[in-house]
Amino acid sequence: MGATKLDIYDQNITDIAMIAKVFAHPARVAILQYISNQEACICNDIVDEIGLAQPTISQHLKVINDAGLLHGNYKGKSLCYCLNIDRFKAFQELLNSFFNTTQTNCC
Amino acid sequence: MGATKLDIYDQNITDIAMIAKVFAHPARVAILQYISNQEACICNDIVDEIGLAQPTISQHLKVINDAGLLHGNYKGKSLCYCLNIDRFKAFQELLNSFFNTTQTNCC
DNA sequence: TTTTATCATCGTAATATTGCAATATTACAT
DNA sequence: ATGTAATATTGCAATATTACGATGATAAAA
Repeated sequence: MGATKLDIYDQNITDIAMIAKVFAHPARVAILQYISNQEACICNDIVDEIGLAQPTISQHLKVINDAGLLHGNYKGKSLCYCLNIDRFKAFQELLNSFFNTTQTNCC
Repeated sequence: MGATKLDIYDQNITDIAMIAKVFAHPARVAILQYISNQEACICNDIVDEIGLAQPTISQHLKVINDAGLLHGNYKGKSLCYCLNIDRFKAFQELLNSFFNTTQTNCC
C-alpha cells in the first residue's frame, strides 16, 4: 500500500505524469526559470537566489537532470547547468497533445 | 523539516507547480482523459476502468475538483463529472507561457 | 601539497501522498 | 419511511518527498 501503481496505466499516461512531476514542485520551477534567464548558471548562484540549502537544490537539480532537461559543462571550478531546450520543447509538446485531445462531451 | 517552503517563491511559480501537481499522478491523468472521452461520466465507470478502489478514485477526483477542473451535474442517481474546459485551457496557457518564456542562454 | 571553493552524496527527521477497508452520506425508487 | 445504489469521508498503513547537516569528491588556486 501507499506506492503508486504504475503497472496499470498506458505508457503515454505515465509519461505525462512523470513530466508533470518535474514541474510539480515550486523549487524546480524556480530553478528552471532561473537557469534559463542566466548567462552563466552555477549551482551556488541558485542557492543564493532561492532560500534553500545547497544539498536541497542539488537534489532538485538531480530530479530535473534525470528527466533529461539539463546538460552540464564544467567551466572553471563551477558546474554550468544549461537547459536541454530540445527536451524541454518535447515536454511542452507532449503536454499540449494531452490538452488538445481532451474535450468536453457532456453537461 | 520535510514540508515544502511555499513562502519563498513568486506567485506565478507556485501557480505552475500547483497545476502540475494535478497532472503529476497517472491516475489523475487517466481520470481526466477518461472523463473527456465519455459522453456520460459516472464515477463508478472510472472505478471499473482504472484498477483502483472506489475511495482512491474519489480521493483523486477531489484533488482534480479542488483545482477547479471539474463541474458536476446530477443525472439520475449517478453523479456526472464533467471537465471545466475553460479552466483546463487556462491551465494549458499558463504552462505554455512558462515554456515559452524559457530560453537557453549558455553552453 | 595543502588549502579553498563548489557541488554531490549519505543519513535522517518531518511531512505529504497513495491506497484501501470500514463507514457515512446522498439521491432516488418503492 | 425504507431500501438500495453510488459516491464521500475517515482512519490507518505503506511509501514517497522534502529539507538539511555532515561528509565526501573534485578541481582550481596558493
